[in-house]
Amino acid sequence: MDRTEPVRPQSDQAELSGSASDLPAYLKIRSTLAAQISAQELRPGDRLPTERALCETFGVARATIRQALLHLEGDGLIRSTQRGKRGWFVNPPPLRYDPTNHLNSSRNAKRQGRHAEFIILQRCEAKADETIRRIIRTSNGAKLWKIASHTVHDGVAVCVEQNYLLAASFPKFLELAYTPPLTQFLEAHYQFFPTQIGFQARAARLSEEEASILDVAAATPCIRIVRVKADQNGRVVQVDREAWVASAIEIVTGDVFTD
Amino acid sequence: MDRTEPVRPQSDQAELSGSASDLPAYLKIRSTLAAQISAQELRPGDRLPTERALCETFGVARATIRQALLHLEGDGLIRSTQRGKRGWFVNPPPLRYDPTNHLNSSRNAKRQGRHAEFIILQRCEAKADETIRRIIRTSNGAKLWKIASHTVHDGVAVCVEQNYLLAASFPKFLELAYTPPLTQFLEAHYQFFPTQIGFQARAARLSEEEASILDVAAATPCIRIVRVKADQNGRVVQVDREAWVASAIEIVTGDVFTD
DNA sequence: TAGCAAAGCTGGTCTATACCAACTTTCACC
DNA sequence: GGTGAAAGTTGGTATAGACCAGCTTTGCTA
Repeated sequence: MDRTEPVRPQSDQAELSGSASDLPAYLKIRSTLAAQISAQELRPGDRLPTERALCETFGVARATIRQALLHLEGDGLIRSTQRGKRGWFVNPPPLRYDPTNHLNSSRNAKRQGRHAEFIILQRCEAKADETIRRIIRTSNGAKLWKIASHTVHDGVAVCVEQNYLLAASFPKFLELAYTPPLTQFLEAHYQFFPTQIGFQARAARLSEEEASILDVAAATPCIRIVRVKADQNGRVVQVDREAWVASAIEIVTGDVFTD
Repeated sequence: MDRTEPVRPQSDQAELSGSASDLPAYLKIRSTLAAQISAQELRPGDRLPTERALCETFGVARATIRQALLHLEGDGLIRSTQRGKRGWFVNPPPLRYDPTNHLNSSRNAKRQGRHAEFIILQRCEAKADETIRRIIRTSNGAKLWKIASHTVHDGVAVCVEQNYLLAASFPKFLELAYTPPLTQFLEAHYQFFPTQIGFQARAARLSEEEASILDVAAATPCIRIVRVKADQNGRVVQVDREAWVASAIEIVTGDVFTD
């Protein structure tokens, strides 16, 4: 994919002069590590040397190493765990995510050779907040069901999610024994075959709470996605709010990129 | 003014306990500044106080202030200029970008009240690199036209772009007097009404060169977009590669978000 | 007054050091 | 052996200081 950065001379753009020698140290270190990753010397799941070890290797202060590592994190190449204090790890390539054809995350992950797992954190009644209310276009008091969950791919948490359902359209939802994924569950119990009528994605950062759930550093880059689904009558009855670790997905439509 | 109030409680997520008091300083500073921006005390285009001034305001070291500012940059709320050394500025809200219905950037910007300008950097013949070749599915030697340009919204550069055209489908392209936007030009001269058959977006960082063109700090977060267009026969004849400053756009389909 | 050099300011980079919490390893003791 | 406390390691946070290039402002000179 894109993970073949500076490394070879880019004959692409108008060759700019000085090349690498006049770059700041942290960008050179970033390039070096990025090259090692793209050359598979460091593979997905591998742990990088400790920051203090990298200081010695590159002969710079720790702040400089951290600057390089934080850039690599933003590049989506590595991630650090928070709770374990265990180190920096190489990311797998991102999951392809098709906004126009994305009604079932589970199948999507499986098709790309990932093992997806869903963990339910909460299932309750909830009031719509400002954002949700504007989308569902409902009165203040409308009753909603809320499902809070997160997604684990191959043992790594990659997404926290809240699903909101218009309670009137899914009677007695809380009384049913629920098993994810949600799409299948709604199909089976309510014969609900939704149409996705809205999709939004933007780059942001994880909140404290989200970061702690996903076990990554606070404010890790993420992609926030909102999906809006309507029933057969065109009524908005479901809104999903997802926060993906930015490095974990790429947004793709069409099949020209799938090789 | 020194009103560093506890901001307002975020009713958005499930209120978590400890609130703000145990957060690291840089995250509290980030919240404070973010609140000032969302309260319009700092408006789009405004310049923030200098880093050294913020040090005094918040009583911390410059490294701590910079950590907060870099997070706000990642949040898409502010940007720093590089060449001017002029400071940090508040961003306008992101432009909505519809991947399923995005054949003309210029009209899209105008509809959202932005003034869009296109600056051509280069127009030449080019060979396909690995990525492009795989998409166009053409032999090594296929001749392509390449247009390198960047987009300026309301005086602020937000996107660098390369368009690749299959030369065989657009004869004598370089001999024509070219005026952007490209879509209109191809319509007018070649009766080319493309179908978008592929779209890809992912979070990344700007290269040195891109950052210098866009006049932002090296490795500023960006969203890389690739669009693939086919002619009436389904033949891939155009590939666009765009790098947007991440804070400048959000990806949206459907009209549920437009109010 | 016009021109221009010097001084000052600004963000970008970097060093060296320090402390912390949470984990892992070590190792003596039962 | 098995247990558990102590020591060590790790990334996260923070300070204080330094230098630079490129811009803006100041203020002197002709």
